[in-house]
Amino acid sequence: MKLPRKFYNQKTLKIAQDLLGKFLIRKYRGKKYIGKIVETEGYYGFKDRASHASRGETERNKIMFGRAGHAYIYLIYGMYYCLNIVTEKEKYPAAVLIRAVEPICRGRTCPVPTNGPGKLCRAFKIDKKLNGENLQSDKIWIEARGFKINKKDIVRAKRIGVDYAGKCKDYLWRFYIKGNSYVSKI
DNA sequence: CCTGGGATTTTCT
DNA sequence: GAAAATCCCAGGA
Repeated sequence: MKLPRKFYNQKTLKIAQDLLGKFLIRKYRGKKYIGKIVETEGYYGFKDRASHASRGETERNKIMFGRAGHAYIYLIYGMYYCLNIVTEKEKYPAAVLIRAVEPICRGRTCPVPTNGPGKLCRAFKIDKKLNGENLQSDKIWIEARGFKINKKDIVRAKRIGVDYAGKCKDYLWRFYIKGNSYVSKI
């Protein structure tokens, strides 16, 4: 069951936490890639210097300014894609970066490198062609499978790779499942 | 036009 | 720990 549109109509940091334990599904050329989301980060508003949106709307980041429940995908360092879930109302830039998933094959955890935002996009065949895709589509979506992560198993921490962002680098806007081996950094 | 750096990862010393 | 891979964007000449 795909998460309904209204799921994405919540505050960004709430969504970032609620996405833990949900399942990212990617269908590509007849294959289905499934991963349990184990690590996320929030990027929120005009003043978040870690966010692409802090310097205004551009051709690259315009999806972040669009409707919630869509995929924002960008190329970083010229070679890796990162997958984000757009949140908040139109014209307000915010998104949740999917930093890591636990890959599932035939109902079991399987050895696929998905412990990092660039790696999971490579493994799940996610690239710029999916930028702006509605998460109600049949190419990529997120679903719940009855899993419920216990609040005490959610760790809240500083975001990764944003040392340039002034005081924003210390915001505790990263969330991950305690003890999960696919979390990119502890 | 040129330069520098980035929401990353791998490979080297 | 440092360097390299190499696209997108901002800022300065």
